[in-house]
Amino acid sequence: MYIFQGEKMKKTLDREKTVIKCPACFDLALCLDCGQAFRWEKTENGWRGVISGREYLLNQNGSSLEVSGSTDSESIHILENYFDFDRDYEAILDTLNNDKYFSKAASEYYGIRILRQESWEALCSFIISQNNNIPRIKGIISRLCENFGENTGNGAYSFPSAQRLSLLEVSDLAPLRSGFRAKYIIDAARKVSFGEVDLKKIEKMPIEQARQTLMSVKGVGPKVAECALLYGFNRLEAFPVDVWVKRILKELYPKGLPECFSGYEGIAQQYLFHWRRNLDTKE
DNA sequence: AGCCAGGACAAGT
DNA sequence: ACTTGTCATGGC
Repeated sequence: MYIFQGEKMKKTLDREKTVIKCPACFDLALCLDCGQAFRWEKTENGWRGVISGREYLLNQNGSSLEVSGSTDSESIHILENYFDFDRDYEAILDTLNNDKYFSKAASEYYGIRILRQESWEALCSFIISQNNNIPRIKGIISRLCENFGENTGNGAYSFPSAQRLSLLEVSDLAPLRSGFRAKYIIDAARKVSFGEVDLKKIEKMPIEQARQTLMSVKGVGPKVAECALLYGFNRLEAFPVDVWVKRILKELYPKGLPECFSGYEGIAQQYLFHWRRNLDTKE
């Protein structure tokens, strides 16, 4: 987790505060803590995190999003894009709600949006996620950033670039305690850094070709590729199937997904994932 | 203490 | 084309 430097940092983050108007269907805490991003930390002053090397401290107050830390216009633009504020989730949920199970999940967890995370961070994070649990995933990623990211100046760290990680050896990642995943992280960093896997090109590829390209990375199978596409490339039709979603499919949709999910399977997946996971685990 | 985790891979059918 | 054992680590 982040290391804070007391009052000095607090003043830096509080110096300027900007308020953004939120769209309908936006719950900050749910967005940041529903299993799609692993790096946001809830503190007594709000949700703290880093996007594109910029540090943010966020608080939601009804339809207002209070932002401190990075508050220049470019940083605000980055934040609005991160939350995909321009997308009309009300309209999408109207359609998805035709399914009764989704409707139930959305009634309990209204306000989840699919974040537009940076593609490299999403890919790398979900490589780490495989056969792993969320608390430990967060710890490994936190150590990855502390060891190889850049300090924002306040004790928070950026997500290390593929270029930076490509220069390391597997043994350099020992402090992460990521187990067998270390070699996958290095392979991904090298393929991305050397352009063998071109993330910019993947953005424009047909989804099936994008899947195949991502899976050319060691340690990236169907599930991790699907997560990268959904969370890192905003492919809302991507549908990651983990053990929880597998249970959902078996218990609720033995004959397949309903037609009303078409095009937004990933959003449906996120609501159902979070809902199903919280039936067994209490936060 | 033992099972499980936002899986992938290789080896074996 | 399907099944099974293995892989590190640690949360619960």
